[in-house]
Amino acid sequence: MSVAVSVGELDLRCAACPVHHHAVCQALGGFYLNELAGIMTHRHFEAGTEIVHQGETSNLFGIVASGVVKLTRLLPDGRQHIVCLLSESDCIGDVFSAESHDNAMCVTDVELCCFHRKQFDEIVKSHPTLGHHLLQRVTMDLEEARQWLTALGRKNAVEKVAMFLVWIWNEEHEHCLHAPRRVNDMMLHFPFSREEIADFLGLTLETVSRCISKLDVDRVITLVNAKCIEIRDLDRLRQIAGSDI
Amino acid sequence: MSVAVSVGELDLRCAACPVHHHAVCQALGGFYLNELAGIMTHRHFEAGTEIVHQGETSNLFGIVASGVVKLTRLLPDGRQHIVCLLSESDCIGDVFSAESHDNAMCVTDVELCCFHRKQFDEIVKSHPTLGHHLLQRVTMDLEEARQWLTALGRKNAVEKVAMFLVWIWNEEHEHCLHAPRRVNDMMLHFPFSREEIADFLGLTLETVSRCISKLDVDRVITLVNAKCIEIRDLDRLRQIAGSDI
DNA sequence: CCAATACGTTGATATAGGTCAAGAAGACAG
DNA sequence: CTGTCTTCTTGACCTATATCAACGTATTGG
Repeated sequence: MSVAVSVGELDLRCAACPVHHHAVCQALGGFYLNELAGIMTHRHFEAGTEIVHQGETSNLFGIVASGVVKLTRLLPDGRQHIVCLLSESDCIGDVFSAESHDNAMCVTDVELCCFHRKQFDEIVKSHPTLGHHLLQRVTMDLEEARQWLTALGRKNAVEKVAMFLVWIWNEEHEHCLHAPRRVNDMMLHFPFSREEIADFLGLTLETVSRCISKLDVDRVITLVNAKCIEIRDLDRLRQIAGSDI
Repeated sequence: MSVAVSVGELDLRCAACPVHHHAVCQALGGFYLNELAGIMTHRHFEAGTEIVHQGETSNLFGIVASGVVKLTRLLPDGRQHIVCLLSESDCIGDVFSAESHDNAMCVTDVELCCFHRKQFDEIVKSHPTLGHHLLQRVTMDLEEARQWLTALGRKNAVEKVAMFLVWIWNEEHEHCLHAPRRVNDMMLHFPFSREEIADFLGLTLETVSRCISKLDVDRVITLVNAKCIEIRDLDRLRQIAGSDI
């Protein structure tokens, strides 16, 4: 019926994709990846744009090809919380439910591989390896969520902020696996505003600002500018963060 | 090679199991369920007992047949947090990693169906339906974790406690699907101490106690005794909890 | 039934972090 | 280059919750 294709015949968009051998789609080789690519549409979103709206019926299942997305939840009275920060190769959307639990907003410009939820689920069902990779990813997301859960429940403001910085550092080094190693290991560039960090850590933006200043005064970090921090003492930062990250 | 067996020939322990058509094992019919049962051992744990220890290498993958288990994390300095409360049909353990992220402790006496992590994973790999059910369950766990994440990040003490009570109420009603309906819908019986509730909500036991007293004074609930609460006004309790549960 | 022990409630006080407000530092348009 | 707007920082003050402490109330074992 159908013959496996060589990598050379790979869907062009997938072949050029910076994450296709890192994201869940890595589970699928040549021909099957093309099957996935066949139901995929590539979309670009500007920073600040909303991808899906909380509570809205959405059939989007997406894989972030580049950029950063925040998943936020709004309480009835306007209080806001960021439940997850997604970057390259992370997944948006839930294969099982049509109603979106959260807002997905672009922190930076974003390239997104978009699928129809049900079509994606069909492929998951017929390709156990893909399902297994997806399971692995959701399991990791759960573990990460629980790590933040203990942080929000039991850590104080400085500990939370330190943990956030260590987390960014880890993320950048993870991505170094498939990107050229950074010139300066200890320089952290992040796209988040103080308010976004606060909404993620369950603090106010003023408190985040004060904590960063404190870490700077204590010579654990150097605040280069609002969105660039140099880590002076990673061990101490890790220790303040609570050592489990 | 092998013939499907009728339900009558089902592994006795599974046939008698109160959750086998509700837990992930529901994915497997007759013969395949027996395959799973073949690598399963049934264990009993007393209340207060530890099932697995945080950081320890454990190859346990378990399904709770009865009782309540808490997953706790200990910070280096002794602060504690409960990241998850498991009851009938919930899963303990992570198929992908041998090292346990958290302590699993029995809140009540517990009956546990135990598997070897890798053996269970083998069956998952060879039975996509099981994998799909597991994915669905982990996805639900993630959604629940994120719900508590916003609660811990953005809600105040009374809102958290109200949310906890509504959550217990929901849990009991969920279980009513496969258990006889309770005589009094509005009577909540739970096995958690004030300290456990506090460790779950990121509060102190004194604050939990005060919040419960306040809800009692405000006539939203009636405190029958330490571990039994009657809900007088579910709508108001839901509203206080933040309506999204 | 009583003593011992664990658990829960309530009050007084302390404090971390929130709130409000002003000013500084970038970012951007004209 | 200059004024406007946004974002960040810092200070002063306030409040929700933690902490400390005392007392009640179940529960258990002798």
